[in-house]
Amino acid sequence: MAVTMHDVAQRAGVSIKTVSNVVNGYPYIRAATRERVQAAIEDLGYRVNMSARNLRTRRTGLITLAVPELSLPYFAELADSVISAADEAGWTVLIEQTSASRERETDVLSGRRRHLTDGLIFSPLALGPDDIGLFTVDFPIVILGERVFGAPADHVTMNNVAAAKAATLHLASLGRRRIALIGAHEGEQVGSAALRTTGYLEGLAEAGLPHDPALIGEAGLWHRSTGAEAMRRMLDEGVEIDAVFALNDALALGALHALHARGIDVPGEVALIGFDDVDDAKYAVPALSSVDPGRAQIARTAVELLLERIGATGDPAPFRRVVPDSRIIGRESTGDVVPGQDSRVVGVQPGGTELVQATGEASGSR
Amino acid sequence: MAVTMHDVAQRAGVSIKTVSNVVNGYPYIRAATRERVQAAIEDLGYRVNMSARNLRTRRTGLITLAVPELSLPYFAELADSVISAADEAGWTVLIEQTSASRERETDVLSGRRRHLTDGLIFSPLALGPDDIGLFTVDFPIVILGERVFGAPADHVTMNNVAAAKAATLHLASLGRRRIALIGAHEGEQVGSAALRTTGYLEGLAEAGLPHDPALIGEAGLWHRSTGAEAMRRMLDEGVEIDAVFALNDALALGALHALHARGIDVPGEVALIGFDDVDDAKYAVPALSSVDPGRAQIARTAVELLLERIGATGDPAPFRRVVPDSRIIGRESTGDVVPGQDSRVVGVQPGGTELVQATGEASGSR
DNA sequence: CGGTCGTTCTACAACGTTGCACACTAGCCG
DNA sequence: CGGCTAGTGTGCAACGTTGTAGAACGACCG
Repeated sequence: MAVTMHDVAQRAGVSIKTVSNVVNGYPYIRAATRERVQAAIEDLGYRVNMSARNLRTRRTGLITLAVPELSLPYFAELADSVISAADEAGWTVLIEQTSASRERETDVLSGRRRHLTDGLIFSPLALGPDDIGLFTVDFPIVILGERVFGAPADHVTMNNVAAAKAATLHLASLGRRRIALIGAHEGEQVGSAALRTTGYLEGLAEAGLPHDPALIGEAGLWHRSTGAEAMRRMLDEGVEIDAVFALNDALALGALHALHARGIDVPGEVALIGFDDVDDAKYAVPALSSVDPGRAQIARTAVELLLERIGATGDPAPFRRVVPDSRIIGRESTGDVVPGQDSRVVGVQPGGTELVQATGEASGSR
Repeated sequence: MAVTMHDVAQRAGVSIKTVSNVVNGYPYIRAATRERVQAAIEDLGYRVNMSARNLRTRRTGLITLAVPELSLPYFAELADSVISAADEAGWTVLIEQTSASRERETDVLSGRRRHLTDGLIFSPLALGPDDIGLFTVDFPIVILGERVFGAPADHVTMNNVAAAKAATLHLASLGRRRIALIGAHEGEQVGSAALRTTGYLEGLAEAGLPHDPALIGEAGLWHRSTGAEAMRRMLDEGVEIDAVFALNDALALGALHALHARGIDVPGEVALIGFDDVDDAKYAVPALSSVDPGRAQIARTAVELLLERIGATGDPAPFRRVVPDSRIIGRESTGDVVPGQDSRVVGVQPGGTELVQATGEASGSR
């Protein structure tokens, strides 16, 4: 049915192995032979059978990207960047949606698709530090985000604490004194929520502002709807505020919606800043200030680290923890630009790379 | 290295083939044997080697979804829906980003990943009716969108003309007389732009409104930025308008941004409606009215049609063209709801299925 | 002139799985 | 009691590719 190397070999009058050598760019082939083979390939419309090659080479050329949901713009843009980065290196990405469910996240590590790809870039949302054991698998993993430290894997993360602190300080520098936070996870020890909240508290302290628990708005899932709800709740309770730091842009856009519904002017009465700097932020009304955590760099780095591991032979290199630079992007919602102007970088937090012991303990200071 | 069926067979004291039979749910196996095999699988942590299975069965269990860009919310949400639908049926989706480039769209049909998946769901943006020839390939395709009719493939599309007409009439029913259109592609004969523009013109005619070319705003790419530009251009030219029909939501959100920047009240001075009903629309300020083209149903239908074709043997069934129901969703930007209220369905356009001759001609009326 | 080296091509045996054909048992029917 | 069927399990031969080893040839060196 389908054309195989055998057919090509026959037509070109060479052995199967020579066709294979041509296809794989083996150098010791006479130009004339190579041309004959290539012509035969053209004529017959031959394509390599990936399944056979994969079986033989024990490689699939696929990597998995596991994210909670593509309909969340942050993850959609992340996926876009990861796919592009992988593509440049000749690799193909398979996306797995976990819906932030424990079961599906566990499946990603051990499920049926496990043998389909050569490596995994994983952004967990349900698994936590107690699940580190699950990460001991026989294929390379790069972990994104802040939930699972100490796993035997490379890690690409964000400048959460520093960036959140900078965002809070930025609001304070605008003269705001009652800075609300939206998106907190009460009692959580790990994860973006905890880290960004820490940064917020550090920022308040440094600005000499008191910490008022009434200013902390919970929101389990970081969706627009929960952001709007949290904002509404706070307004209903009559909490006095003049600024909001939303822990991601979806929350911020939801909060913006709620503020608008109450007729509260942004940034006049309340300044607002989000986190992630998704494409939406730029086109919100008013344009949303945000923290750019270096998404493109995260994607590129994650792919690089993963491919490096996949290609590595022998002695396992120490695991790395990479943090890209982050930036505070000022737009209309904090009054940093006038309507019509685009944006202004009002702060940069430098990132870096640190090595982690094989045991999982960080060697750097933190 | 990795555990194979051979290891499992040895441990369970059965033949390799019996292990295979257990794994594949072959019924004629004694319960005791099945349990022994399953225990061995557990113990050894055995996983089927997909490459070997794929080679042997000539199936990969993968389908490709080719879209322009995941960072466009419409396609991100579409991908989400397609992945979920495929997952329910036990299939895995591989996403290919074409960036709307001719070369990459051609690659999708004939490139190196062609042998990696069993079928393709393809949303072309660069290829057109002249490229129908490229679609004659030896694997099943389901085409999404409006660019390529008549190709030898199933087709899932939208109620473009009827829905655009309904959207225009809705604006007219609100008393608007100067209804602008944003996102036109001048001279284009096929594609969503042309169809939706046709619907717009039909709507104007039915409402008894004159057609003023100054009200037509061009926008090549349907991004937020181009929507904002087109809107700005129109405002700069001093065109008088009291409503805008944007050909998709990204354009609408961009236009909204431009209107806001000029201090123009929506919906007070200008009513605005988009197309696609992406999640963003709901949380825009003001919440954006839109046309819901039935995205979830499109995704589900596309996967169903594709898997049906993949599973089909022998005589090729006639190709189908499926159009889901579409709905006009009224929100704040057309004043259909008061701030705080969610949305209101202000119109439904029924879809349907028609069969297409093998030659590619539609058998239904159109 | 024998030996060594670089170049060009090939034969063979896997990779791990499943389709096919078949062996064997037990029960049942006529 | 012979033959049939349903139930249960096995052996063999692919699927299409590539890694390994090596054959054949000429050039070059000492």
